[in-house]
Amino acid sequence: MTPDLSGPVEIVARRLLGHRLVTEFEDRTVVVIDEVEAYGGVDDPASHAYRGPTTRNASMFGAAGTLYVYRSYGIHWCANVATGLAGKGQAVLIRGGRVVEGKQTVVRRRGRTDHLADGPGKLTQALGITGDHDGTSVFRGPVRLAPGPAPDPAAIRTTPRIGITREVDRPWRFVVVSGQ
DNA sequence: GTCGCGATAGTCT
DNA sequence: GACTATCGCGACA
Repeated sequence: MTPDLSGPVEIVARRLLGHRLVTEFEDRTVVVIDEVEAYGGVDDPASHAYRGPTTRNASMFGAAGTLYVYRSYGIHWCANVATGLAGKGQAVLIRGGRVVEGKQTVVRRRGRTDHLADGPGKLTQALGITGDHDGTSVFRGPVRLAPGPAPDPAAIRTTPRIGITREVDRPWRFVVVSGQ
């Protein structure tokens, strides 16, 4: 079973909620995705792909399922999954999730026992994702995307994207408000 | 719980 | 030379 990454990027983003992101480096670590954002191509001023392909964003223009990892604020890594047709530059930013396997390993990587993966930089650290994994396939590579139970649609909130300065009103952030 | 702020370095103008 | 698709901490409440 492979994830379905076809269709408009904002639809794919919402669909990825409940999917799992898996790495198996020192230990198997698994996160259930509960926060994502959609980024478009040359028609989305907030997207890294807006000005066309560059060395950094090349993976965004890859085939659906290509992992795009970039450094944020010079410090953190952020992970995206390219969607749609190659050349479009569309991708879904994986912003957050909850750890369901390998928690002990994640705690060691994060250096703390709370807030393990509730942010894009924290999530990559939790799973051990770095720029080395940029351009790999989430179907066959070291960082895997696997389908999981879809969340209750009533628990999904749609909001504007976080931390951007352009196109700030486009409602392309999707969050699962689980439990609380 | 919220708010403000500094760190930090690659990428692009 | 400016600008980030962020985080953790400390100060308050």
